[in-house]
Amino acid sequence: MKTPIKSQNLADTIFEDLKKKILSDHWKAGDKLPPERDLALEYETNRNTLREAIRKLEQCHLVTVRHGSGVRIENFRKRAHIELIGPFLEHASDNNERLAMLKDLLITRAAVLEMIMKVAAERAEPIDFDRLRALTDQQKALFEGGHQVKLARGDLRWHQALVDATHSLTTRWTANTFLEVYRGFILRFPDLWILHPEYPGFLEEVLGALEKQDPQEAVQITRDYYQRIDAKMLAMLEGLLLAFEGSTS
Amino acid sequence: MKTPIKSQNLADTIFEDLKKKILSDHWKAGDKLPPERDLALEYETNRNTLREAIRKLEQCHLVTVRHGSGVRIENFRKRAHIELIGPFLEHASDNNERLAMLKDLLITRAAVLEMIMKVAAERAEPIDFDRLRALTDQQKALFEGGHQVKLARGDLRWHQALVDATHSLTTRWTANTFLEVYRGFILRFPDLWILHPEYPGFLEEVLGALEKQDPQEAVQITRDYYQRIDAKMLAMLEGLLLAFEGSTS
DNA sequence: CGCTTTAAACTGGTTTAACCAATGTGGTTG
DNA sequence: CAACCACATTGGTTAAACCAGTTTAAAGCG
Repeated sequence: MKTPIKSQNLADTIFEDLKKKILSDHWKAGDKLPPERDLALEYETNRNTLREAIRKLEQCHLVTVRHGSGVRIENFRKRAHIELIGPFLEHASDNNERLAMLKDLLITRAAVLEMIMKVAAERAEPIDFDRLRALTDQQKALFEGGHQVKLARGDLRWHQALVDATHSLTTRWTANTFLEVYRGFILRFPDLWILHPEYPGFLEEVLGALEKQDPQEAVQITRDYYQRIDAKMLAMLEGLLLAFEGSTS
Repeated sequence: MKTPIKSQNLADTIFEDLKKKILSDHWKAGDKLPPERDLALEYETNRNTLREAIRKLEQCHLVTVRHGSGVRIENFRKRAHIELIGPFLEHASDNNERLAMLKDLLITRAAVLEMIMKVAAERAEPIDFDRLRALTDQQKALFEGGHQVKLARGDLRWHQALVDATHSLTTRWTANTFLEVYRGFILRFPDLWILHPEYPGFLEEVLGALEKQDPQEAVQITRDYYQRIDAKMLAMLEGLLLAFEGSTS
């Protein structure tokens, strides 16, 4: 992968690098990281800056720090949390593992989206419909024109509007986690974000169900749509893996 | 809340305290945190240690650090991710907001659990059934004896075994995020973790569906069970809020 | 007067160099 | 052999600078 997007300062750069090394199995679970003093030398910096990086690793359950003992690599395959899905997809060394994660991510995505759709249908207010209507129309127009990048960004906004329509912190925060992975994809591979011909129809249908405040129908439409396109999505993602392959290491 | 469980070192303690202050709206979104030098004085420490705490805040999207400008409080209500649900439930100053989040968390929990149940039914292997069978029997025995604390821990292990049965990193990492919130509850309020009389029957039924490798039935049993008990769970959670109320601030 | 420029103050980023405290190791001792 | 102890290792904390962006306000200019 290239363009880590963030990483301005040294500590962040080191954090990203160590995260990459851990997620790509540069060390085994239980291995000790080199002492802070050595790592600082290795990264040509000082202990304080390096420690800031280690604190971030600790924060996302990638290492465990023990005073007097050292910094140990966590078994992230068991202990990691959902927010590491994106970084792992980016840095994993085993492509089969990556593909499996991607496949299950589609399943999880669909489940969460159905839940959000249901809540949105129950709680959406007129202003939410207006926003979704505007974005739906915009997406349909962009789809005709075939503007991949704008479509991708628009789809992000559409989902954001859907989440806003739930008027729920829980669903918003849950969605944020998944949308970050999604955003990572479309920003890195805007050309590979290929839409199914059913896309505009789906938006229109599901918006209709939302406007009728019919949660059952909204969920059913969503489930049907994603069941139909996930197979194609998966094939596309296998293509994505080649791009990952080419840019990693 | 008491017993933050972790927090050994100063940086962690400061991190937890600042996190609490932010999540309890001690500052508004967009406000500037005091300069590092001032904060260090306030916490009677030095800039380096304090910066480690700030790095952790940055890592979980609670603040944005800009070189030369300062540290700004993020609008976590819009930007936070799922892993902040636990801390927010713990520290939120508005009880209505907390209850709304809790309510939607039940909905989300059920949706994710249904998804996991489906995948587990499709992929579980004999060894997974053995483990679930053993834990189910253990839970049934504990239920008869009314051992609240052991039941709670056993339920955590049961869910962990279920997740393991999916043989999926995606579902495991997703579940870890939710299970951490769950674990926080039962560890803080072991006595309030009240089980519905249907609990043993549910375990038995759903295990039967899993063993038949019948995803549809497993999902249906799960959905029915949680729809039935979520109302009672919500009432219980309102009771929990009193405990939160008493221990917060 | 109002705009631009510029210098100073402010704030985070980085570095250095100690010393404290928990842990682990290996040798000594009973 | 086991218990103990001294030392090396490693993370935790502190202090005091200096560097590098940002902001502010004064100074200068048109």
